[in-house]
Amino acid sequence: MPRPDVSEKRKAQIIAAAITAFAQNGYEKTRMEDIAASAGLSKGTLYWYFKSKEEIFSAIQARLMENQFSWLLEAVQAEGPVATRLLQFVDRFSGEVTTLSSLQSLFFEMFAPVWRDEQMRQMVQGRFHAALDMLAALLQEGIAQGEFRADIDVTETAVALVAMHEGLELAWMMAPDRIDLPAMKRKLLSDMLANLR
Amino acid sequence: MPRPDVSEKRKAQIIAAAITAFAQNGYEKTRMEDIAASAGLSKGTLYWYFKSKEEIFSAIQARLMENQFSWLLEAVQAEGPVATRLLQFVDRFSGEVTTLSSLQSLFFEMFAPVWRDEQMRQMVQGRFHAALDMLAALLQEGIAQGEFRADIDVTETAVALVAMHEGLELAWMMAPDRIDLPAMKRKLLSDMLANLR
Amino acid sequence: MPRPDVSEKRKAQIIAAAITAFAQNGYEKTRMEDIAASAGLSKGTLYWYFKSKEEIFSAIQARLMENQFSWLLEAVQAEGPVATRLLQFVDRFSGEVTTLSSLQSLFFEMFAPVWRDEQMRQMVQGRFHAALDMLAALLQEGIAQGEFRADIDVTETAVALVAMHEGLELAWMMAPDRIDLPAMKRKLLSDMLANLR
Amino acid sequence: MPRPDVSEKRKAQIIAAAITAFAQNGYEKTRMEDIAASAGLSKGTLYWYFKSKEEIFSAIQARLMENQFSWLLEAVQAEGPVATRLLQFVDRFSGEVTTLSSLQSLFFEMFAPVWRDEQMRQMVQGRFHAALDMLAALLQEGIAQGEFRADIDVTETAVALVAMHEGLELAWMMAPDRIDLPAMKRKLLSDMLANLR
DNA sequence: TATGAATGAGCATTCATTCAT
DNA sequence: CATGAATGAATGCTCATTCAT
Repeated sequence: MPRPDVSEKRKAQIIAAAITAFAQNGYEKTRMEDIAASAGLSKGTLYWYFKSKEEIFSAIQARLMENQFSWLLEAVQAEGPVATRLLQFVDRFSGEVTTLSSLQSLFFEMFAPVWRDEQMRQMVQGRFHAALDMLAALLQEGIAQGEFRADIDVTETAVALVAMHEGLELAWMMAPDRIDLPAMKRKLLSDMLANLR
Repeated sequence: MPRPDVSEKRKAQIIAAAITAFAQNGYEKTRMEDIAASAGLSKGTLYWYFKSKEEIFSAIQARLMENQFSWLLEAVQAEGPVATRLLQFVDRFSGEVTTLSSLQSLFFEMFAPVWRDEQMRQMVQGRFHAALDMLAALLQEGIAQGEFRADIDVTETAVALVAMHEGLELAWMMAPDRIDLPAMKRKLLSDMLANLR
Repeated sequence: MPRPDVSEKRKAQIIAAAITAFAQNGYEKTRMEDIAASAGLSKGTLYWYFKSKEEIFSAIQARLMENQFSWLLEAVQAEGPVATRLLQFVDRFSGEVTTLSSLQSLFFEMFAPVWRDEQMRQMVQGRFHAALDMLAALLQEGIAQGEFRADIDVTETAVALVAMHEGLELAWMMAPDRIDLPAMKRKLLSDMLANLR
Repeated sequence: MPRPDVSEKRKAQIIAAAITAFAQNGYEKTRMEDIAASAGLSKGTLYWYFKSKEEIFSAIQARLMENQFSWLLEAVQAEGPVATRLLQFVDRFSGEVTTLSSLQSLFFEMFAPVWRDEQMRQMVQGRFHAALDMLAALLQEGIAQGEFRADIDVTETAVALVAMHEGLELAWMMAPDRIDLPAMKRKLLSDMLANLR
């Protein structure tokens, strides 16, 4: 009698534990032992589901990116005014990611190694390009629908929107008690979008 | 006959070597041996001038921040239209920091530990607050001089300017071949400043 | 099927190896590598069972003291004339400790650190006090049984007996080929006990 | 003009500093730097007067032994009853060595390495043999003078006296607040000498 | 599947010693 | 004589990974 496959459950369990652990102490300082303890499993079991510490790390990266990417995709595929859809994406991002303050430190942790590994960099940069392209297409759609002026440079605007979005996240980390992130994001991005009309 | 004090020279020599080494392989992967070799010194000598690997790291952090802060200070203390002075700061930043591509990977490296050490975080956040305040004061000066509209929220605008500035740096790392950083920074920040008139 | 617990076996194995190694080269000159090799284990395994080199050292100390203390306890709890029981303790000590010539050099090694660490000193001195008390009680028992004169100072006598015992060990280390330790101990302590009658 | 030779002064200065340092932290834990600082000199200067750390250690050993040996010699060469002279030696030893409580820990420190270095051991054991011989001769003199019984075994008695002497030192270290060392030494050794009459 | 004992490469740090000044 | 910067060998300890059970 085949036992029920706990594979996916276990992997999720490990990844959740690893996120907590990495966020707390950083990738290097986190020991497999810590992850195992946090997951309520043994070290050996970790190796049954993941080949190495790095593979766990990669899995986390992938999962986080997947999320953000799918949110953007939803915005693209939704109906209604482009500006509204963009602001919905932004709100969702604020709601699900930023709140998880444990993820802040992971943000830096995540990208440090990326910049040294060519393969990882390719992947991340590829994703970013795709996101920029989707954003530009969305803006183009706005122009086509008469929502935005026709003379705007969609690529440049896409970069500007992303930059403000990411930059606010960064600024908020630096001064969390001085910046109301969701509100300010909404405000500043709304202003930018308003300037496109 | 007292020998000339090589203390400062050696410290600078070590810090330079450490920047190179850390940027190449990250803090954790870099061995004291590597730094020593890169500095043309022996491991022991590193410890003559710095108490530990971490102290070298902190010295780098301090030095880099010092630079950025002093650039902002120059902009504040300079003469002429506020907008011009701000753009000069931005150009200078672009010119001296971004070019050092070795520093990109260090950027993430630098901030990851900050978010875990309360003392470090306090310090960095303190700096950031100070920078925001200086920027807000500068904008206020612009208002007083009739350069900007009187109804702008200087604090919010300061945050927006910083966010765009940092966000563009980040976006550029993600897509260096798609973004002409100095040009785009100039363009977007000019636009933002223009909106203040 | 739970594997048999090898914990105690391993610890004993490590302690035995450490005694050999420490006795040969002293605490400081002995590397964990040496102990590991001598135990037929890897360095890592040493750390699985002991937290540090010093903990291994402490375990040895504790074990040796435990032995001596239990021998004395046996003498106290035994039946028969007090003098006989004391001489039996002495013989046993001679038989089991002195023979282990490897322990001689450890003797000094053992006590040097004790005199610098307040906690260790407290512990060792506590043990010594307890031993003196047991000895004094034993002598008192001898008086009660009419074996010894009633006017002897049991505390002072206990100190004298211990001093002669330890002093002979020391003298023997200094001139092993000139002193037949077991014989001389027996002779001199017998004389001392005889003087108590 | 030749400067006055400070050689001996410096050596004494260094040895004094080293005794303090070694007694405090033990031979291994004491760094040349510590000795230098304690002597108010620089590390380099230490090496001008001593070839190595070990040579400083040996110099201390030699000096301490020299003292004890010369005290015994004085007792041998003095006039008057043997018992009196012996007790004088004992008092002197108590007065000058024991009081220096800093030397207690050095006692163990001193002998630990001795037992591993064949040459050192030969030297120390040779000294001890010589001391035993001198003591035996002294006892013989006592017999010749009719002070002691003629049937005593002078060698055995010499060993016994030394053992009690050293043993009391040891016991005192173990229970300093329970043993009045000078008094007890005097008392117990007087008793032993009395038994020789 | 799950465990945890065992391994050993890897690394920060210390410190005796040297030697140019 | 005296200094202290420079050296580099030496070593305790950590931790990712393996594998017998």
